[in-house]
Amino acid sequence: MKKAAITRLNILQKAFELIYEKGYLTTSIDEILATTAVTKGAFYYHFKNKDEMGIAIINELLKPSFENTFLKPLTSGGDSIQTIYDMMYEILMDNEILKVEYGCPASNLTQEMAPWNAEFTKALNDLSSEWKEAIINCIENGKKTRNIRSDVKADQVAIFIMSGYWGIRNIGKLNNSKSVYLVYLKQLKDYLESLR
Amino acid sequence: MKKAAITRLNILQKAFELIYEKGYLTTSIDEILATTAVTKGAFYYHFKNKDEMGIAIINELLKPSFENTFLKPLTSGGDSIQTIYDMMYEILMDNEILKVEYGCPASNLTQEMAPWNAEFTKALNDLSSEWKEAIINCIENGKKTRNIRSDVKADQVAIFIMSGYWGIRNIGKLNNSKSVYLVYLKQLKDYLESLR
DNA sequence: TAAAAAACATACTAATTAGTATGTTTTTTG
DNA sequence: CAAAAAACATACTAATTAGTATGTTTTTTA
Repeated sequence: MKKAAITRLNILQKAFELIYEKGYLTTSIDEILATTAVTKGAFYYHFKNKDEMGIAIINELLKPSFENTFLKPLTSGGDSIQTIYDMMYEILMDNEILKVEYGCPASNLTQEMAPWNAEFTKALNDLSSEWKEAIINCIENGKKTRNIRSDVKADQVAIFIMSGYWGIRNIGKLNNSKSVYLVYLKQLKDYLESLR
Repeated sequence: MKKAAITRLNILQKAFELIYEKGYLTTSIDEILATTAVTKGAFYYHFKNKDEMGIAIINELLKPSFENTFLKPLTSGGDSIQTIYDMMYEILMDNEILKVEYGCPASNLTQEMAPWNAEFTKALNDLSSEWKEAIINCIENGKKTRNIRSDVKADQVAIFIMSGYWGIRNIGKLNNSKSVYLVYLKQLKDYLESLR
């Protein structure tokens, strides 16, 4: 990788960590510069302004990592009910980047930025749509292989599952403990089984 | 009401509106003063600092309104499944204070303030706990009247329902449309019926 | 009704903020 | 290797922030 690309990636990564921990609007550029040992001149060479950096974090960092952990597991084949449950278990319990006390990065940004910048909302909506489509596909697959009832409305279930995920992230943040994740996962399992 | 109490309530109400729309940390005291026509001297007479006002908003405004719309409907008696569904429908579709584009005030504050002030988290956790208990009671009632299966784990279901609510608020914010609420409610209905 | 306390008003401060102006250094290219 | 472009560095600005210092006015109380 070229040196300039390293600088840019370094800014994005450190900025993401700070933003994930304490929010976008309350993470100052000076703070990002301090933890990266990058100067302001370099920062504004790579990004027109703070929001451009924010969008870059979503598209260049969040998106690829999201596709790996949220989407890829859904294409494994096998039993659809189990596949969806496993994906959720991995995301909530095993993922090393996502921390219960910080919630979901995409959810945090949605909450915080919706009133301020429509570009953020649009970029985050893309992620959300991708996930929804992947869940729908997985369910439709399950219907084909007779693991899921044919009368199940895939899009309806997809939205229900996604809302559960985002909500439990919020409850986790409130309780600062993964134990609510386990309670949620148990009920998710029961719910998913009711779709067979 | 005494005049001083009116001033205080006025600050809390206008501050709540601004905070609900654009966040706590990004709502400045000067902005609150501008929309209330209250001066800084008056503000700091009533509140030691900004955070004390924030906590007062939760305890003196959010809590009572929350108890009316989230808790009271759950004690109506009648069919528990229907009672829970009706509460959720009312909150999402009919409530005049809660707006789809702004999300849930309690959820917003949880997301935003968890990294900054544990007092906020504690106060919000109290609301969350109250709701959870009310849902659990409602389910246990349903079990007694044979409307809900005896093997249903009330606390598990309560957390599952709450997470769904918080999540769909987030998705609503992302889509800026109540239509996802209706999709969610349909699936919630199916899910609740599976508990009979 | 006069003294005391409560309630409010104004002008300030020190810190922090995103962003800019104007440089210098490093890398690439012909 | 020299010119040009890319990449970075430093010092600044104007606006905004929470909070304070020091008052005045209004209300309550003895």
